[in-house]
Amino acid sequence: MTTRPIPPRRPLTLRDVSEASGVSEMTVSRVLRNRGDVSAATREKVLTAAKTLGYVPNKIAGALASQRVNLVAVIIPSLSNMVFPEVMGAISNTLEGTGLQPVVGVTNYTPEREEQVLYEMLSWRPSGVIIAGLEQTDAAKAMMRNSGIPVVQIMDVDGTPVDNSVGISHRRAGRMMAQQILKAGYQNIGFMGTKMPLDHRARKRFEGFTEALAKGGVQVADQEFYSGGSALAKGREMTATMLERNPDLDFLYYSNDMIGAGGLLYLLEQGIDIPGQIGLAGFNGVELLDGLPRQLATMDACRYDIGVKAAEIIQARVENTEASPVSLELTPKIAFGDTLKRKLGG
Amino acid sequence: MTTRPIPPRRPLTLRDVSEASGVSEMTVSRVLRNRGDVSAATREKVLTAAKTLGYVPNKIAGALASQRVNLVAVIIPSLSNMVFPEVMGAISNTLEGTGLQPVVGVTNYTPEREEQVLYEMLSWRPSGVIIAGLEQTDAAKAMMRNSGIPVVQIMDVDGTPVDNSVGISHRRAGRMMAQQILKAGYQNIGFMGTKMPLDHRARKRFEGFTEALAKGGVQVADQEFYSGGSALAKGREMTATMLERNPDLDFLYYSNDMIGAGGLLYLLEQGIDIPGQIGLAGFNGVELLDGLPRQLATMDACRYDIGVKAAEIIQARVENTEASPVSLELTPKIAFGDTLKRKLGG
DNA sequence: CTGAAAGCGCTAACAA
DNA sequence: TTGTTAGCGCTTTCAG
Repeated sequence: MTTRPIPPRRPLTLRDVSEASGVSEMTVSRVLRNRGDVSAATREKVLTAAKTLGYVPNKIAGALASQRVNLVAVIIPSLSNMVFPEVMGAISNTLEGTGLQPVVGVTNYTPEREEQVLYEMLSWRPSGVIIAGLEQTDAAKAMMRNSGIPVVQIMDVDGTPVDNSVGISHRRAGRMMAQQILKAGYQNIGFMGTKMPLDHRARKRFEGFTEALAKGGVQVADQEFYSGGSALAKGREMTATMLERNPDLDFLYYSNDMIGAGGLLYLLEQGIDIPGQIGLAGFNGVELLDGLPRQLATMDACRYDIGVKAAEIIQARVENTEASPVSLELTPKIAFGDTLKRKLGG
Repeated sequence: MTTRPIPPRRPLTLRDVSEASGVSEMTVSRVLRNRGDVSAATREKVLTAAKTLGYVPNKIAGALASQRVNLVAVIIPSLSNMVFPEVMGAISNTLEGTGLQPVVGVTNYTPEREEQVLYEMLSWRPSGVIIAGLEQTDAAKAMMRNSGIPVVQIMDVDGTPVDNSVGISHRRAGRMMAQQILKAGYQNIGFMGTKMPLDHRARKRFEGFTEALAKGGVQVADQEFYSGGSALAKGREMTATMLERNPDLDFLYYSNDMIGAGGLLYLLEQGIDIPGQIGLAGFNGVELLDGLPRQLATMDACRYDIGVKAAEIIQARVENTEASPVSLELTPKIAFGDTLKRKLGG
């Protein structure tokens, strides 16, 4: 029969392990952290005691005493847009083995919530902050500046970072896509996207897009916005609506791949010739696209690389506080897929 | 011209606010936490000082002193399966306004990682733990039992919980689907799923499924497993492979909706009559399905309700430590969609 | 309504 | 290699 230790009302402390093992608290602490030289015998005693007692160190006390917290705050707008979990994954992988640990905070695309979340996270005194976008409130920016810890603003470079930044230029991304569309000969272009004034990156892409079209003497012929619901379904609906209203459109630019996929499925069902009669493009390069009947033209937002770089910057800055700020612009690549005619020189 | 405070090398403390406002640290603390009675005048002074200095409280010190941490550890296998972010969302929403805050940990479906993550999170002395599944290592279960905090194991009820549990019976879910398939008259059934021995819920669904088929005198005629890559694409590929190998299958059961959707798209392209010639079903009720050409039959896993209930249990237990453990089984509902023939009495 | 003292559980720094 | 001492920045408790 095994003795099952009764769950202690009071969580165990170093002192308990110290008493159980007959070793000083300090030495117990050293063993548990693999710090300093401890004889094999003592180490053994301590480890056994800690394990049988079921001791779990109190990081709160540890952090307070050592003035060190191995956490990196990662602040993103949402978890339901797969883009952000992907960046998180990249950050996690990169941080693995560095002793740093990411902790997520979600803002739901609102500046107030973002400020709160930031405040909340900073109050835990993390080692660094990785935050999506360059558009925080003044108060939030001040908090980041005053925190004394490295900050990386990610996913966007169109603006001035507080400290470090890694991302792509969404304005440029919009321009690039517009140029390819014009080069392919499309002239009658519709746009569909989310009804989210606070999604600055989507806004910048659209701005770059219209700007480059204008340079080619073309204006967006129609546009439509949605919010909530299944993006795939919305893509369908909006596409149907728009084509009904505007049957001679020859290109549809979607602000994300999910609605683009919805549009693609719809048009295929209608027997429309893609990309001959109508061309299509989305944005993001989501994995899902691989399984569609046709490859949707899209643009990779370098999400994985952004996560990796951001984590590397934090790590470097934690190790060397004096290093100077880094601003890194990555370059998105167009994937033509099967829905955008490719012209030579593209 | 505005004076911009130079970022302090040393983070600000209560003492700084105390000195700047000429009020004792204790009273400053009271103001900042809205605790106890403080005169409006003092309150004002403190708030102003704190704001102009840009003071951010140190929760580490606060937590150590008060022995209270308002964090709830949420431990899930992955962020890339949308099921988990959804549960997280439900937990977040429910916890909002209770003073509790969720913190995510991701295990990548491995027990070792799960144990580490749990240990790491418990070392921050959270107020509660919400963890996916009932199958943790013995060490992990011991940690949870000994932690002295409320624990809710979610998403599965086929087994014995450490403390509280909320979820569905995946075994039953598998059985239910099998029964409907048999009732609809299908006899030649193929199964496709992930190659993940550690996804216990998928395993249990499969077990329930085969068991109920067996009761109807039917065996799974063929099966295929995948890992990695785009689930939609894998669903296509596996479906093609399986039908080539086994052309007279009349039903395909997919362990998740994403591969089911891939299969559906493939079969539609092949011009196969669904659900006449071949019936299909997936699992989870993902939002994506709304945008497909046909509604895939599926089963809702009650993810949102599970998150809500789990959060409520934690909250109740934090307020009343003496409450007895709760075990809650929710009942998933079948959505027949367009890919599973519906018979009367179903 | 306000303040002073004590200590949360751990680790840095030093001493033996 | 091990132990002792003195806090880390806050809150609890108790006294004014």
